[in-house]
Amino acid sequence: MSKHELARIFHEIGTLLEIKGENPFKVRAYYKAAHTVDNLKDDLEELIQKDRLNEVPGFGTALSQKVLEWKNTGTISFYEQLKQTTPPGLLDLLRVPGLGPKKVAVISSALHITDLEMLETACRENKLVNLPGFGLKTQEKIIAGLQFLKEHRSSFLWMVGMEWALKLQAALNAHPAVIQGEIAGSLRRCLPVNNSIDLIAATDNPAAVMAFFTGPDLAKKLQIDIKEITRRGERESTLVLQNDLPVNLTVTEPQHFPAALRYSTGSHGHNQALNRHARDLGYELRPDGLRKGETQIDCRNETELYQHLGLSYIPPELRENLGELEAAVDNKVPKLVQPEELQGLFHVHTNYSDGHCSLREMVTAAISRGYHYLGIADHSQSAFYAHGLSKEALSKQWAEIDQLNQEYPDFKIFKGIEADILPSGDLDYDPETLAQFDFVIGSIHTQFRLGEVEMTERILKAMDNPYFTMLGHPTGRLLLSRPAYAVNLEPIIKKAAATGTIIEFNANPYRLDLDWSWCRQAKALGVSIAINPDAHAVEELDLARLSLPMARKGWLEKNDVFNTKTSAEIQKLLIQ
DNA sequence: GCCGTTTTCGGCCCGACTGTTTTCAGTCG
Repeated sequence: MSKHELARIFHEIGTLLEIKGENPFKVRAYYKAAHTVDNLKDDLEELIQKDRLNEVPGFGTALSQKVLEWKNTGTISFYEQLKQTTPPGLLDLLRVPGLGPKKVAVISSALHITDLEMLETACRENKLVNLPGFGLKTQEKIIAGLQFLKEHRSSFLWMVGMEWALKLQAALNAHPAVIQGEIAGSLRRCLPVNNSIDLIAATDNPAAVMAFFTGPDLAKKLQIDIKEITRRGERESTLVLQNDLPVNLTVTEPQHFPAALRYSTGSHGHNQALNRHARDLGYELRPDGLRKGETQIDCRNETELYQHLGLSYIPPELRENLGELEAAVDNKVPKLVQPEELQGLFHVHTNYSDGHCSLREMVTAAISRGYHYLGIADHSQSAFYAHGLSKEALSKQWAEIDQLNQEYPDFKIFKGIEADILPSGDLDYDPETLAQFDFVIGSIHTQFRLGEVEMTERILKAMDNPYFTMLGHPTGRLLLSRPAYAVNLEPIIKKAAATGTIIEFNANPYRLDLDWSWCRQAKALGVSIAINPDAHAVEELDLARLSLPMARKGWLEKNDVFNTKTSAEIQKLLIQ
C-alpha cells in the first residue's frame, strides 16, 4: 500500500469529520496530515520501523497510532466507523460548487438527503429555499452546480485515463495470443477530457483474447475489480472498471490492424474526410482495410496506409478534421514539438509561497531531469491563502537565487513571480519592484465572476503593464470541476501578438489552459507559448513533458514554444 | 487533532465575496 492511499484516507477522515461538524482544528489536523504524508520525503516504512513518526510535524500520538494501525491491518478502525455512520452519497454532495460541509450537514439533517439525486429532486420541489442560511439564489447555484456535474459524470482526465490505458495495454500485450495491442480513441488523440478507454488488439485468436478481456485474469493482473461487463461480443466488448472508467476492446486480424487502428482512433470527422479522400482516388477505406476494387491493399502500419492515399503521416493528436488532411496532401503536416526539446521550465513554485519543496530542491530536480534553466514564480503578496511573497521575502529569495546561480554556473535560475492580476487590472506590486524581476507571470486568482467584458478588460489592462511577460492559465478553468471564467480570448491573443507577450500552456492536468484549440490560433498569430508545469513539488516538474501531447494537439512546433529556446537565448530576451 | 508553554490548556491563518441576514456564516482561493 502506498503513502498516497494513506493520504487519501486521512483526507477523507477530515471530510467526514467536517460534515459531522467536528472541531475545525481537528479537521484541519487530518487534512494537514494527508498533505504531509503525500509529500513526505522520508521513507514512510522506515519512519514506522524506527519509531520516528512523532518527529513528523503535525503527527502526535493519535495520528501516529493510526498510521501504525493502517500498516498492521491495512485499515483504520476510526475511519471505518466514520464511513459506516455516514451515507456514502454525502461525500458526493461536497462536489457541488457552492456546497460546503456546513450546508451539506443542514441539507442532510433537515431533509434527509443523502445523495445527488435526492438533492436534485429537492431542488426541483423548491425545498431548499426555506432552510436556515439558504435562499433562492443558493438553490439556483446548486441546480447549476448539479447540471455541471451531470455533464461530466462519465468523463475523466487524459492523464487519469492514460494511467489505466497503459496498464491495460501492457496486460493485453503480455497475453500470448495478442500480436499487437494499442491505445486508440480520444486518449490516443490526446483530448484533455475523455469518456472511454479504447483499446485495439491484433490477433489470430480473437476468442482467446476476448475471453481474457472479459474473464477474471485481467482484473487480477490489474489489481482492480471489474464493476460490470456492459457488452460482450466476438469482436468488441466493453467493461467498466471499479473506478467507473469504461473500457472498450476491439480485436482484429493482423492484416487489418493498421486500418482498424486508424478507424478506432478517429475522430469521426477525420475518418469521414479520409474516406471521402480515398473514394476520390478510387479506393475504398473501411474499418477492416483499404481496397481498390476487389483487391485488398496491404499496409504494415498507419504510415503506409496514409502513404497509399498520397498523404504524409498524420499524428493522432491532429486527427480532428481541422485541416490536417489538406496539410498532409501538401506535405505540410507540422513537425510537432517533442518533450526532449523543452530546455527549461517557467512557473515553478517553492516553499517560499505554497510549494512543498525548497528552492534548492526544485533546482537540483530540474538539473537531474536535464533542464538548463528554471523560472521561479511564487505567488505575489495579495495571495494570502498561498503565503504570497512580501518585499522582504522577495529579497531573501533573490539572495538565495543569486547564491544558487553561483553554485551551478551551467544552470540558470530566473527571478520571477506569479503576480495576481487585481480586479482593477493592476499587478500586485509597484513598478519599482516589478522592474527587478527577470519575468512576470500575470494570473487571475480572485473575482472569477466578473462579466466577460470586465474580465477581458482586466486582463488586457494588465498586459499593458511594461513588466508583464507571460499570461498564466488564461481562462482559469479546472477541468471537470470548475468552468472557465467569462473571458473573450480573441482580443487577448491579438494583444499578446502585438506586444510580444507570452501565453502559458499550463500543464497541470486539470488546467491544460490555454486550451489546444486556442494554442493553434495563438500560433497562427505568432504568439509564443510557454509549456509551464505550475509545479508545487519536485515531481510536478514532470507535468510539462507529460502534458505536452495536449499542447501538440494545438499544432505547436518547436519554434512556437518559448521554453524550447536555449538558456542564452532566454537570457537575452528576458534580461538583455 | 497538534503544539508549546507564561507546561496540561488555549490557540491554531486569512481576506474577499456572496447571500443571507440585519450583523454574520459559509465558501473559496
